[in-house]
Amino acid sequence: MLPESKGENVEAQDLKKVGLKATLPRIRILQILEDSKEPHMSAEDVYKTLLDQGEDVGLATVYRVLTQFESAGLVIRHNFDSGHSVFELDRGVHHDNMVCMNTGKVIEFQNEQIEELQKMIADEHGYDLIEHSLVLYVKPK
Amino acid sequence: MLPESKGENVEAQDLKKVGLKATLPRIRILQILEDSKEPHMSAEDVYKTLLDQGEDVGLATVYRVLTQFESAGLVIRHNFDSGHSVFELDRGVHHDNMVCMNTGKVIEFQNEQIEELQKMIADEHGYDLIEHSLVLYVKPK
DNA sequence: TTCCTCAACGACATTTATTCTCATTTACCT
DNA sequence: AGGTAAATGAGAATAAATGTCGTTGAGGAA
Repeated sequence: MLPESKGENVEAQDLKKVGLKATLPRIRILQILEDSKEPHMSAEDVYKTLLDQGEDVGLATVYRVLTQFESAGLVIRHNFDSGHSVFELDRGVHHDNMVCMNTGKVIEFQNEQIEELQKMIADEHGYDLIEHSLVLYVKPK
Repeated sequence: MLPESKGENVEAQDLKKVGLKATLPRIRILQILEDSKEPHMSAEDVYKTLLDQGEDVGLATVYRVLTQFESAGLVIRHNFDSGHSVFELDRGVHHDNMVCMNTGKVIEFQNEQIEELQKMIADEHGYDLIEHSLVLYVKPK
């Protein structure tokens, strides 16, 4: 017997923690993001995965849920250069991304020095840094 | 008599320099970008300006021309968080952008140290840095 | 556990940004 | 000036995302 066969699974608890009702579409979408091999998925990607799993969930719901997840801080939305949004589960560890222009591969990295410089620059102009987006577009040597 | 009434104007020369025929839509669009008060314009912005000037240019042409300008290196396309592209005349001096989340104001800045760190990071992962996008989202102190 | 209510949902229409198609026009090389 | 391929305008088509609305279901109340 699976632990989730009765009672609440982890995803349901996570959803309630951020003030969202634990509905089936939300639970499934959260699981898909957790289990995804690629760290970034588009709404279409999530939708196709749901269909593959035999779930009957509308595309509009996928968009709605992902936007709610973003507001709730569960996922981060990225607008790379592709013209559409991709979503990444927020695992709490901040990082920036490097995209290989040949393969499309996304590599995550962290650099505290850059983070500090950014805060400094905002400060010099009389602003507080709320967030930032840094993407490096690279090619193999 | 305006200097451009006969012969070629500066814009026509600039276009030919990058291998584009000096057509009227291209010349006008280039002028609009040069004269623009705001550094970043969307395709719609450019289109409306053309209409205001009484030019008979289609929206499809504006998109085509801006994309050609990007390929030719005349303009830089940005995908901020707005869901649509904005274009900026490439004046040859690289800079990154800071967007005020309250007013929408865009402030340009340069930081050589960040540039160097980026190259270093790409290098450490076995890549060459081709380009990058850094946007700071800020609020007034 | 069953009932009730409002939030959430699925289906699909709609909007917005952008690209495509194709007949017509135009830049520019003789 | 004339020929030709490239560029254009108009509007259809597409893709991403959001809005509408009647139906469903999660979870607190009884």
